[in-house]
Amino acid sequence: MACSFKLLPGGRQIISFPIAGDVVGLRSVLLRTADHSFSALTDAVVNAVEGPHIMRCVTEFPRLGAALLWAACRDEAMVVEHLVNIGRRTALERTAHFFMELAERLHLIGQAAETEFKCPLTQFVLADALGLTASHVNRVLRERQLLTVRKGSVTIHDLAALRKLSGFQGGYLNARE
Amino acid sequence: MACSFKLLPGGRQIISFPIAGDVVGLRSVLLRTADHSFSALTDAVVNAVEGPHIMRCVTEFPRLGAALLWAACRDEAMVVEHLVNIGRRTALERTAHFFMELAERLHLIGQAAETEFKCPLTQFVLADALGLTASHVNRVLRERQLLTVRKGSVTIHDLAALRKLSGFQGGYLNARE
DNA sequence: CGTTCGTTTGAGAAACCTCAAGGTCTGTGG
DNA sequence: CCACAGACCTTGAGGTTTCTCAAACGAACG
Repeated sequence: MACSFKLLPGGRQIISFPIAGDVVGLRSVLLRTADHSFSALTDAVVNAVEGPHIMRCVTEFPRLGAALLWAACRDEAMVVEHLVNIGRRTALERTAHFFMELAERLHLIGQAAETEFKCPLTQFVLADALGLTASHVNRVLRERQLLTVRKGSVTIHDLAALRKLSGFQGGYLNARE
Repeated sequence: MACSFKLLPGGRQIISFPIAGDVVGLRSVLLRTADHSFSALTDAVVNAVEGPHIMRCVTEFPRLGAALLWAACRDEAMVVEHLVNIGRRTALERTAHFFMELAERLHLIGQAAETEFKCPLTQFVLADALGLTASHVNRVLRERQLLTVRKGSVTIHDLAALRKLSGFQGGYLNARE
């Protein structure tokens, strides 16, 4: 597990949390910019692909291009959801939605049970992702005890409440084909 | 000019403002979801392309696929910037950044002068985009008189101040090649 | 000339932040 | 085994930003 983020004078904003199997940094290659950074949260195996190499793949192997295009769209959909989350949801709903999405994504790659999964998030990292401060994340997490983040794993105590609170619609995550 | 948005119980969040030449709805086609909506802000000419048609284009005309991939990445970069904007900037910086980006985009398609351009944004629309309320947008706009939004056009009064305030880095917008 | 849409302004409330202190856990070196 | 340091969590008090609700105002339009 890793995270991608942008650094600003006022702090950093975490954009996304790439997990096993995710494509990372495609934007930087195609746009030839380096306006964001990555940081690993666990040990990670990264498979590097050269920039020009990618472009050749896309033009020579169209189906690979289509797959990349699909991956890019899925990525964008996640960022959009993240945007909506920060823009229009309260701290509580926001946190709930974040964990619903993360749980679903980890579940899709077989790394999460229904109500529990491993992930090394601290409240500081959560704050940077959710556009909040660590103290406030803390208060939100304890206010209702919907879930616990401890020792590198998350336990959901009331899945139904969490789902209702977050308004989570995970349609954008699946490769339905 | 148009806008894409998501509807939530607590209001709507505007995701982006497509302008002339932009590809729109690619995500919906590839992901087979319809989790957001579009709304035109001016008269608009829209060129419809069937979903399956697109997939054929990508696989049969690889260079077209590459172009679409590039467009998707640029789109994502804009959403990311929007996310950072809402997550980590104050209302004032946020507003400044929004207008810097919009001006730059319109400039790239020849529809904006240095300090003035046409666009039909109301304070309600701005609020929905910036994750604020209309009243607050109003107060922010008048607090310092950095720019005026009136009768369908925007006039920037102090470009230098606006640029400094926003921390705008437009590298992700250009097709540098 | 009234209606509608958008802007402007105010007062009070809520959400969230800042700063600061103390607590708990875990690994590490003695 | 113990003491300690570092990372993280928890809690409090007070402040700021932003929201909510409400009302008045102006301009475009039929």
